Amino acid sequence: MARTKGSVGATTQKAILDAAKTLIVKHGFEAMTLRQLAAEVGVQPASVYRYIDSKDALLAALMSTHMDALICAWEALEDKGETPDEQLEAFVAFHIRYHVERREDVFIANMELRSLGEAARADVVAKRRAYELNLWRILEEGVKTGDFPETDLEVATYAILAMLTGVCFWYRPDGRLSIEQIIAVHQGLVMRGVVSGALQTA
Amino acid sequence: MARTKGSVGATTQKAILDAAKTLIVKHGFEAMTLRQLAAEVGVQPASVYRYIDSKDALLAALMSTHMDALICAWEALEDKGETPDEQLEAFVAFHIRYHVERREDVFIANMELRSLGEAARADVVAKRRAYELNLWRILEEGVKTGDFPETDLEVATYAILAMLTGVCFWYRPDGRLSIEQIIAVHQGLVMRGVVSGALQTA
DNA sequence: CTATTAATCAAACGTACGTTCGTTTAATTA
DNA sequence: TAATTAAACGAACGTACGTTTGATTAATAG
Repeated sequence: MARTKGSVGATTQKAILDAAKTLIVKHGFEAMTLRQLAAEVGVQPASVYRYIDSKDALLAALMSTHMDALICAWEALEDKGETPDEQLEAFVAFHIRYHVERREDVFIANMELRSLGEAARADVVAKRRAYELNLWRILEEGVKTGDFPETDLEVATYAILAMLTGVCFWYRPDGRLSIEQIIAVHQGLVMRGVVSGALQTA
Repeated sequence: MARTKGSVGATTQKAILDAAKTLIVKHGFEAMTLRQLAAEVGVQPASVYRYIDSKDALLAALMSTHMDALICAWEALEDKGETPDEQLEAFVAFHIRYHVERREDVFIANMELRSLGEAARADVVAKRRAYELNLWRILEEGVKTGDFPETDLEVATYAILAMLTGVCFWYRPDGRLSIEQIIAVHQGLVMRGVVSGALQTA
């Protein structure tokens, strides 16, 4: 056999990327085999090489594409708010909404930095840093204007991001709360804090 | 060759578990090979089977042991605080301090649930739930006494845990801040919130 | 309706996998 | 010192790995 009836390159390409994400989440990148991937797509192992240069390049493409899309999605967001308060609320909503719909990409981006080559890793790390800066700058401005209390900006940035991204690890589409409700709870936690009245500094 | 001079079972056992943790973090459990593990310990692959029943059993033992130790460490903590405020501060400090010193175990516990068999997975999930309940109950009491504002207890529990555990992913022993400083910042974020004065509900 | 290009195949390369087996040497006990 | 136990060994099992090669068929263009 050779070329199959109805085969289309773009379709196979997308099927390969989708199957790869699922297999990487389930087994880890190193443990995923191209034979599994080919079987999932319904194709012979050799055929996968029409669409990827190597297993390593596949991972690099997946992660880099994810980071690019994330950064672009934030830039494309229309209402990013005016005041620091509004901006922070907008960021919380955007981050949860975007990540919860792409849990496979988020899982891979968080787990498989270890499997990237040096150049690809540097690329992804730089893009992650660029995205983090969006939140960092919001906090910085809020502290500057006095809207937010003094705190360590780096730690606060990481802490808020970890909290928001964490939703991906327990969210289920058929769960008790809708995404909008989950966003509201997190906005409350970030904006008011868990203990709004306790231990005021000023 | 056979038994080597100076070989002691307990020593080899510990070396195997330590090397396994490092290799799992670096490659993922499925991708870690027993041949790598044996080489790291300085022993033949067959020798590893004096200390483990199978590769799967090794992972189950690592994860279950970690969860047991975590639960026991919290139970053994002397000063858990009296008021909800004190209890929450104590939990934040304990959680960060304990996890930051065991980053390999934390990474494995968060990543490799997927590689556990059904029984072992249920065991670890139950223990994780038991640990989470410690924080959940503190928040519940604080809301009941009016010390904490109303919020969804489940989401708040997960959100705080994600934020605290997240420290493991960027903490470096030679970093800018000490563990005690990092704890203080997180206590501030959890207790006062990022924006203490904004959007007060009551 | 032929020529070309796109999409896939089958087969093979050397290498490595988890695990079992029976053997061999070191340390401990009697 | 002799018997026993603890701790390791080397070799092998069938299976699967990432990747390359050249052939083969389907769709498209002239």
